[in-house]
Amino acid sequence: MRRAVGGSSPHRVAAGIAEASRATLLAVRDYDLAATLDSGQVFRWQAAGGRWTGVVGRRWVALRQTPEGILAETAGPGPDWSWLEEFLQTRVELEAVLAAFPDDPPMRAAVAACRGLRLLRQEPWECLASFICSSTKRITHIRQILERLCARYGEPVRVPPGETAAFAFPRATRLAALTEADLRACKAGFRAPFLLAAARAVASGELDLGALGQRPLPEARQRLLALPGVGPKIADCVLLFACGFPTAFPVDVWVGRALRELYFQHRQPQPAVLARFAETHFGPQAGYAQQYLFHYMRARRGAAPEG
DNA sequence: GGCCAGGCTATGG
DNA sequence: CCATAGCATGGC
Repeated sequence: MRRAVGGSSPHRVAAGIAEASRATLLAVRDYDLAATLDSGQVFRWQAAGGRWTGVVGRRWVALRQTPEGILAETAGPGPDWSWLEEFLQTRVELEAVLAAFPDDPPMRAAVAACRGLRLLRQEPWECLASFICSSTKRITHIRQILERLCARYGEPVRVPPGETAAFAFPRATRLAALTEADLRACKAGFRAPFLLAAARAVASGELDLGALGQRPLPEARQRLLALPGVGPKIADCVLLFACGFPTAFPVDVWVGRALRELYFQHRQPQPAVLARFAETHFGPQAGYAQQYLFHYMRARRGAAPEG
């Protein structure tokens, strides 16, 4: 699946490239890296010079799409890339996922619009905190809030020489020690008390995010909904993007619009009807289907790639 | 300046 | 149960 590129090559070392830098090729097909990293699942990735840079956990990484797969470079020790395969979900066979979608015109159109779009597997706390900050915000604004949070309260991570500084997402314990005013200073607005409450619930152990994935979906959802400022949409984002529940189906303004326009002829079904439809129509890969609908609608409306 | 953004809570029918 | 104002903030 994977082979080392450079890293131990004497030529690279002799060329003065950082001895600490490491690279690999993740051989994967059907993977649209740009669409995936810019699809509103994650908010901190930056495109420049034909590559994407970001932080996964406590590791800086640069990714480049090539015909053979995804070329990755990071800083720091270790030939282990399982953390990146986990984040990118490169072992997932997209073919099987797409085959599980309902075979109807809207889904065919959505897949045709962006085959290769993938679901990532995020760290739960970062995902929860990010989506608490997302309500009634555009993606560009969400980025701004999170960048401030990370620059102020995240720990610096090791980057290769010449790269700009990068920060890990702040730990829950760090944010839990702040005040609401600190978070408002990061432009979190009315989301500040919600973010603080979530940080304290996680830091205190009252909410064990790592254990959610082992619970039945309804129970995991209830535990998230118990947090102030976390409703069905944010809960489902965490369940789908971080906890590994493939049927979680976040309905935001875009997906709600998609369902009404594509499946209800622009009518306004009762919320319960819409929710029932979302739960039953899309099958065992409903969450993936949702992501394709989201991307399809945004692209159709001419949304700017950056948000 | 009005409108809207990967929503949620509180309040009123 | 359903509908709607209000909430901070910023870009168009």
